[in-house]
Amino acid sequence: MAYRKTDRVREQLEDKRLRILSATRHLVMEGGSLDAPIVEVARRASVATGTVYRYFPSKTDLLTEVVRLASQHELDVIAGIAQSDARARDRLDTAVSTFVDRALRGARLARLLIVEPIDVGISGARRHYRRALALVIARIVADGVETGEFAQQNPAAAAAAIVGALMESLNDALATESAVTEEPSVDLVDEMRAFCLRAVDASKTH
Amino acid sequence: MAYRKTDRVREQLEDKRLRILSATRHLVMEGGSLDAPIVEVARRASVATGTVYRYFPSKTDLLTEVVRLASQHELDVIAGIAQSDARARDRLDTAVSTFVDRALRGARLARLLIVEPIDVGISGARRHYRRALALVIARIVADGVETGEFAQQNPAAAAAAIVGALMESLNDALATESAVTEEPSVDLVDEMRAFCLRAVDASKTH
Amino acid sequence: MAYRKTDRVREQLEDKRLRILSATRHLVMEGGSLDAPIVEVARRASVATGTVYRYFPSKTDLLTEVVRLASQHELDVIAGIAQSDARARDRLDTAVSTFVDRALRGARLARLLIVEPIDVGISGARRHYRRALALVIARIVADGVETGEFAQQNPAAAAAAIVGALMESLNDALATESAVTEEPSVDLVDEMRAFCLRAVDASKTH
Amino acid sequence: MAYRKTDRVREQLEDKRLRILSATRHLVMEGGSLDAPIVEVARRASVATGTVYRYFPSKTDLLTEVVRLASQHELDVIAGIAQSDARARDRLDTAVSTFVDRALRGARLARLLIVEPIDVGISGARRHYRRALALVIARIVADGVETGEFAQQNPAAAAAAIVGALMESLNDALATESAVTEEPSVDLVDEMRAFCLRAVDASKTH
DNA sequence: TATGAATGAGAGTTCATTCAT
DNA sequence: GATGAATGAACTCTCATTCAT
Repeated sequence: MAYRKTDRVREQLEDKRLRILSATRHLVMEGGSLDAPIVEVARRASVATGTVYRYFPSKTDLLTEVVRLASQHELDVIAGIAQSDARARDRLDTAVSTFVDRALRGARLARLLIVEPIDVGISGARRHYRRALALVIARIVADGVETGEFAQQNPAAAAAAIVGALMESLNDALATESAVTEEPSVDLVDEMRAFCLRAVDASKTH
Repeated sequence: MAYRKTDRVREQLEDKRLRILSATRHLVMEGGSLDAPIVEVARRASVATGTVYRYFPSKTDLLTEVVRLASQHELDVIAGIAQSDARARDRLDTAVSTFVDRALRGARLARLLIVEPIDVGISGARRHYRRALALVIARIVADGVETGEFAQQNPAAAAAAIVGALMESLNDALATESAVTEEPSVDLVDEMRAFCLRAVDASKTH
Repeated sequence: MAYRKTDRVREQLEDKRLRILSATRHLVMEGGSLDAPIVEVARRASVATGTVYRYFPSKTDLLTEVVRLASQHELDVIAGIAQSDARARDRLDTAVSTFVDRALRGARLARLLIVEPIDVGISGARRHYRRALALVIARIVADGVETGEFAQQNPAAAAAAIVGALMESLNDALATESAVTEEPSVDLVDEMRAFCLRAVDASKTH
Repeated sequence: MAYRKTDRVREQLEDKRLRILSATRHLVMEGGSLDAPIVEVARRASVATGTVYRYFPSKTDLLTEVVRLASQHELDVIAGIAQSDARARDRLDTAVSTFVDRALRGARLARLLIVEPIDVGISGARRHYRRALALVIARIVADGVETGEFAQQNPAAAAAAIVGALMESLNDALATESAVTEEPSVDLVDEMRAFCLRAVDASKTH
């Protein structure tokens, strides 16, 4: 009996936490900026304003967590690709096309992570995401350099540049509201693939 | 007499406008965020708060103009390089190294345009800057593709990716406060030059 | 014309400042504690909440000023007595009886300065008042010791004790709401006069 | 069996009540103000917040009880002195020096009862303490007046004044943080003894 | 009886914008 | 055209108290 009660309580707590996160995410997407009044977050999540502060020490922490969660999923996907046994060239190819494709499909959420204006306190979370992404890419580049598939280069620098290239391209594509509804552009995906492969000089494997 | 007075009035007007812009730019640089209280802007510019609204319809417009002006200067420099008679490869090389070098040297201002968190209303101005920069780069890429120096590619897409790559690399470099005071990193400049030249496949000219 | 306008503006400003102070004083007296919501202060003073902050940097500053103004007046009266040419014994006698008498007559205001619970930020202002009062009394005591009217003693310590004795006696007298409306007690005044004169051993002058 | 259980329950209850009071006292001393968040009190006492409300109807009641208990102890000591068989003069002398000395030694707790800013609801408890102290002193003064050791005077009024004198002197002494750590000032004790003895005109016994 | 998560009113403060002078 | 005092809605965050479990 007792543990059931505990379980139920735990579920409700988790539920509330999730509802707050969800409400924030939706508000942020609607509002078009990585910000939302706590009072409105609470209203949407059907909790009192004080309750929000039981789960998140401050507004900044709440928004940071929203960014973190959204980022982590994308990151996991790309990291999975990076760890495969394939050749570096193919891994980079797949990683880039997957990332761009997913961003274009889940446009509104991607916007949060990539494009939208951002509050000072949260910018760290976004930077962290970009760096984590760059780290994954850098692994692939380093492998490629080692196997001779890619040209000699600083993998960390190249990875950062690739991330930037992807983000900026998506930035353009996502900036128009139309992008949210329409089909992703095949051209953009292909252009990015080719750009990134050339940038690391993947031609060496021919 | 009359026109003189008119002229003087016009000068004073222009003077006030410039003082407001200058005050804003300084405040923004000091504050480290693309924002500044209008009351403080007015105080620094030695005008009344209401006067700020005679020259700029809203705070957002004022900040947008600050970004626009700061961007335009950088843009002019790069555009000058793009319009020279040199080969596309050399122009791209010079443009990239100049841009990165200038950003690293004028770190605090570059930060405004590239790195810092940004208010919703102003993000458009920054995006405009990036696009204008991409347009200039696209011209070089298009020339290179035409002359056969570069691989076949969509110049607009490549240019956007290059701009993103530059921004992200600078982002990392400028994120640390040290960057503001220290000498620019030669390594970063060289890495970026090599990355961008590879990305357009400038090897064809060898 | 211009100076008239300036004058009128200045008058209105002063007026508003006074209205804010007055509203605060009344709220504090009604509320029975040295505190008042800024929103309510503003409402009573017929100004916007933000306007209060134009005149006082913070709520604490506002309340401190209320205490300071109320204190200063009482202080001036006692200081005037202390500076007269009379013998120390007579000056102390007059100072004590005047202070107690005034406090009992202006009971509600005296309460602010002496009795009522107090916020942390404002307690400094009250302490300052008590110390200033003690300084004035100490002057009299020192004179009396010098002329041999009073016993040898530390004037500062004696003055602090006298101030405490007065405050505590008033505390009792003012603590009951009845005191606010009724006539001041002649007995209390006389008791305090006698107590204080004995305490400095004014008997020496006989 | 049954009564044992009842006893144990009663002990636990009492234990909880004491733990809550103790936790509050410690928090108050640490915090330096006669206030403490109920949530924190509960945490320190290892009970739930709701439990605090089983033992004390409100926060004010809890804090009042803390003040009452702390006061009572001091009061008992002074009352013990007042009830001795010694002459009034000696009892007053001992009472005053004991009170001041104890306050200076147990500075942090004394501060609570004498000096610190106070919430509206609790001020009654402090006033009660002062009055009880005055009552004890008044007994001594009345005795002294009766035996002719002291001058004719209203014992209640004199006692209140003495309490005020003591409090104010301590107020000054305790207001500085240094007082908490340093040795008590012998001078202050002596000055207060002399002041109070003069004030009741204890010279008559010579 | 004990729990402690939830409540929600209320706090002080800021600042873009307006408009009477 | 210039002034700058005034506006007041909006913000985040706190915490005494309640009550379902």
